[in-house]
Amino acid sequence: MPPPSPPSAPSSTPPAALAGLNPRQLAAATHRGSPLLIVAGAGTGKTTTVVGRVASLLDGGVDPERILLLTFSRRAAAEMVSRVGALVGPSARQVWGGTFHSVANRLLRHYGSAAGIPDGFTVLDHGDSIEQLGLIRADEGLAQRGKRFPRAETINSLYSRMVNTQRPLDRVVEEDFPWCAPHVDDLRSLVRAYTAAKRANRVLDYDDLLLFWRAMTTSPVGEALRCLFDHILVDEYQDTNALQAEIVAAMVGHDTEVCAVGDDAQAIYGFRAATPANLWDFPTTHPGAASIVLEQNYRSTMPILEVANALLDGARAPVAKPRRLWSTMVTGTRPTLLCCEDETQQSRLVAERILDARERGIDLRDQAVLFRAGHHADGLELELARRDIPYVKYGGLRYLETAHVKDLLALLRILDNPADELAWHRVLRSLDGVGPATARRLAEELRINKPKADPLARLVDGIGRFPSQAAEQAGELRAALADCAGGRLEPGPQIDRLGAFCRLTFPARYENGLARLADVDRLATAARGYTSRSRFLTEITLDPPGRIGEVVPPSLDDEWLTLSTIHSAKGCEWRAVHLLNAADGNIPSEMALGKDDGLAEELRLLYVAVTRAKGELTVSFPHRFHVNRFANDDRHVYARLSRFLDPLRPLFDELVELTDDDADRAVPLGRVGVAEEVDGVLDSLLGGSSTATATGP
DNA sequence: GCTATGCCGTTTTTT
DNA sequence: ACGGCATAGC
Repeated sequence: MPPPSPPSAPSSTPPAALAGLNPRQLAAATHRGSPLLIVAGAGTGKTTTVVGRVASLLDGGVDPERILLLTFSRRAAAEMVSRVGALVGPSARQVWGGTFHSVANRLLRHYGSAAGIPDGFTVLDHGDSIEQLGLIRADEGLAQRGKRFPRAETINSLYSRMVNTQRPLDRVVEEDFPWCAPHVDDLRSLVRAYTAAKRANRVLDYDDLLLFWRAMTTSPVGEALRCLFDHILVDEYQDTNALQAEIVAAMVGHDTEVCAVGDDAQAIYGFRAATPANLWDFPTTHPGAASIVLEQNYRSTMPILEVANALLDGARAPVAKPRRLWSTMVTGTRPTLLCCEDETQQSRLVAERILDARERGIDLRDQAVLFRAGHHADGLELELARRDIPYVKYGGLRYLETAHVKDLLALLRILDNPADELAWHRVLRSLDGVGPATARRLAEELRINKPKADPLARLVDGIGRFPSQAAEQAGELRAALADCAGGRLEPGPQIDRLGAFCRLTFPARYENGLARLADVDRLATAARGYTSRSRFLTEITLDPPGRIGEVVPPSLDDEWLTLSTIHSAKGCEWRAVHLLNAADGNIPSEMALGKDDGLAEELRLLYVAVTRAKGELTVSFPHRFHVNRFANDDRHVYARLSRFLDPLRPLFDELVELTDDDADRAVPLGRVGVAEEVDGVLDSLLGGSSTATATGP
């Protein structure tokens, strides 16, 4: 531990931002003159420390525009900037803040053209990338011949892994996608074609944003980039990947000070190629780095931290430095383990506990229900609706990924970037009688993607032979695009105008077309306040308005419960946390077991979940799971408590709502014994047996 | 070449 | 249960 250096510009009165910091936090906030690694355990005031550091930098005279704050989500950046703002005033708003992807986007738009990157590019979201790959996959005739060629989705994750881990394709295939090995040559050419298509269409996908950023650092503008910032702070460093770590290193110039903050015990984004090795290697990558460890927890009571500490004790893959969280809040409610009969009962009991906590003075706003996967809350959502408990759900199907919203966005995208072939195809195919082949012919006629062509103008001028049944739609399309082109309408009104076209296509295209039209209005509302269409498009791609529920608050009161995946809950805290489905097979997820570090990451996920709770923690698991959540039958398997929590039972108060009969049959979920499977089938055949229908509606 | 039909996997997590 | 995707008919 290095001695804390004094602030670089000491003033007689220390900045207010540093007033409440403990000695280690203060040291972290005021350290200068070398790279700095802050290892901040859960709830140890990491945000306060980072905010203090930024405030102290500003106080010491650093130009806010020369501070880069890389955070995991744009929300986190906004929160930090606003907290700094409260301490040092509005200049804080000039700090560069955002995710790696959003900062990449900004830098590429500013400096990209000097490095040979087309300006006015469009950002492809996840779904777009898959669609583009799917098109190429079909074009190259790889899908046929019955030879089980990897699906577009698989190819995308393979490619993404290659980029983000910076390993060659051969190795990625061999190590992470062995079943694709027979196709490795086809995959290589397919990825090349994908890259070429993106260039031709002037689009960048998520991975490109990072790739191009790094490429810029070694281009003629590289030195200019390194001169942009005096200080780079990277939050959640344990969740960065190899490419991102390279970018950070490449952005550090002669006079740049870099500071990384993270907690390897909370590394939960391995599936996105993140690795806590970045944190461990920081002192090597950045020679002379100081490190500071924060261990005093200000969030939770000791009974909760004991669970957290015990979880790490059992970790197979040890964290870099063994450490224990401690808190001065020694007493508190012991965590509760809620053993339920089945999912229905779990929903009911959890809802009751939520209401009970509210009776005891814990507002809904101070409570959250956390789960491994978005659909785990389905049953609870029904129960909450039945009881009129308002909630907001973070997780599940994303609004922007619904087909009809993409239809609408495609219209905006061709206005924004007429070279965007994918968007054109989507728009053309939304007309009656236009399938892949006709869309392709129309694309030819409009000269999409041909040099010096202006497909938009050609369309508006009446070029393009549409099928007769699409005549009216085509007319409306031309009129709507004509009205929206140019700068006469702002993005919001443009969407309203395009909605008139959607009114002609949605009803035929979608079962519930009318309901989907409501989303046009929602998007128009979201666009209000933007003056630039391109900015609106980019921002919602890089920072999606999240999930469906997030777009419109559930009720008029500002009192609601939070439902969230554990991943989305990172960085948040609540007085009472209810963790659902802590059954073996869910946490750890059955799918994680085969992978390197898979089990360890699942344990860290559980660690993240329990450390969100300040005062009350309820962990529940249902003993009976449905075998197939898609089927509406009573087939089920018997689950047992997560292997991570089972040894920790003495730390919990147990509420058991099971029959002994059920308890005896518990096996790990996912390793269903034949007997249990048969048992479940028999139950459903017999119907109305005591086991299969123990809990009625 | 478009659309209706049938099969298969699907949902773990997100920029 | 549903959607994506491949095959068969109009």
